[in-house]
Amino acid sequence: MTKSQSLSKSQTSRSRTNDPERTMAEILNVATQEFADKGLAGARIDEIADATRTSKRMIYYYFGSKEGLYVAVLEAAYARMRQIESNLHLSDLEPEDALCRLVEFTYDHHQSNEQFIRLVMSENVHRGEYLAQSKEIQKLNGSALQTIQDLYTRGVKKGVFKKNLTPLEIHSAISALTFFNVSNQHTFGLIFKSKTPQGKAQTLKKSQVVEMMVSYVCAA
Amino acid sequence: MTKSQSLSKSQTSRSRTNDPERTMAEILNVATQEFADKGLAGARIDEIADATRTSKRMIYYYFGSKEGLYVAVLEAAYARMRQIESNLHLSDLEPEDALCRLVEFTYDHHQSNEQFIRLVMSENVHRGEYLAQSKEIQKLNGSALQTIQDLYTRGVKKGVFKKNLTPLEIHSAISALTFFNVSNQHTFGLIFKSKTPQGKAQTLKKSQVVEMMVSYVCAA
DNA sequence: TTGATAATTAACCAACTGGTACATTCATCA
DNA sequence: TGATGAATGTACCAGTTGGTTAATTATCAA
Repeated sequence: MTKSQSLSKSQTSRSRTNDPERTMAEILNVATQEFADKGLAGARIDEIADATRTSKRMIYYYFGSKEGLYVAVLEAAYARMRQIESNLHLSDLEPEDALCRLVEFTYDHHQSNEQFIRLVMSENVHRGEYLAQSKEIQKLNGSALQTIQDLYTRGVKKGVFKKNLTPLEIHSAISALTFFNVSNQHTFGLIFKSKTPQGKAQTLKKSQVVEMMVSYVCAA
Repeated sequence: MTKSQSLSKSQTSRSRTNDPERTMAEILNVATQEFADKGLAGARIDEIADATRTSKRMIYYYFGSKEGLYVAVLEAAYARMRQIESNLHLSDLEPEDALCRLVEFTYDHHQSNEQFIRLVMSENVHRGEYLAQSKEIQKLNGSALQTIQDLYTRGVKKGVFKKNLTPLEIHSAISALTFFNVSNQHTFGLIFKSKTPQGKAQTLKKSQVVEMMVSYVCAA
């Protein structure tokens, strides 16, 4: 049914449907895939267009240029990320548990969002020059740190966390330990091939990352 | 003097000097710079050639293709890396001190070799497909792990290190904590701009990374 | 000296690629 | 209903780019 429907749409009935939102969304989706896969320079506008139900013309109509599309993709990816992150409810938990929860979540999240990680890698290869063009980005800086700030303050007050750590340091450590295992899995897998189990080739298990963070943040 | 000499070489005397080694080395140097800067897809063979005292033809004469040159650059970069790493003398030190030394060295090393890090990032964007083409790479897998293996075994025997860790896990943790701070400095710097000190924008200080690794590896 | 091979130069090319001109159709509102 | 602007499709283009052809010069062993 869906097939005959789509067939009739594209073949028999020559009528065109104007649906700017769907068009934009589809371009953005396909472009996200393509840019994550091949980076900005490696991506091809023609291939993005071909994977879409619309034409290349539309990409330029809505996004102006290849770079414009790339920036839009970055913005959307970061926004999605922030959205998901904000759905954690850590304030209900004791600080130690909240920390574990946060680390585990971040680990899983990075593990299952390779696409996002690849975009971030690409953008770092470009020294962040495109992300810098986004005005939206500035807004989302605080939220992740605020979460950690709250959690950390509670832990220190309770006497279970070390003093003199900054939220940024904690966030950096968590990110580093969870990001690297995904971002560098390929070169790592090659160099230590015989040593790594197959699959996604993560060399640090979740429990180990949690353990490291706990022993880093908790008071001795 | 050097100037007039080089001038006479390139202008008055039309004689050509055949120096295959220098030609290859120069191409490799320039290409390393270009690929680290812009990645494989972003790099331009013409720009590499123009930055060289030889011509584009020579690149194809010696390296066959853009990809061939890229693989050669990767190989050389990893070889250099291995060379430097092998110059650490950790067996003279007590295991705890050797661990600290190794972490500090790796931290500094990553911090001051952004070019290498960018190449590795690029290659991971390509899912390691070019590094996989290198036969040399297989050989250098063991050395880094062997160093850690020795150090770790001594520490366990001495009773100062936890049991049941693998050298690969230790290596991964060190790499993650030191690599990420360089590789992701740009996006991190943008998102947490107001929070980071300027400069190289490393968010984890060396002492913190050492502390994390020590508390991870040392027995409680 | 010479002849064969390695190294090098310069001009050239076909395919790719981001981007555009222009015509056309849809949606909306007076 | 008709006209106006937004949305879309088609065909096309000019600059770029990896790669090559063919001719030239250095090098060195015999």
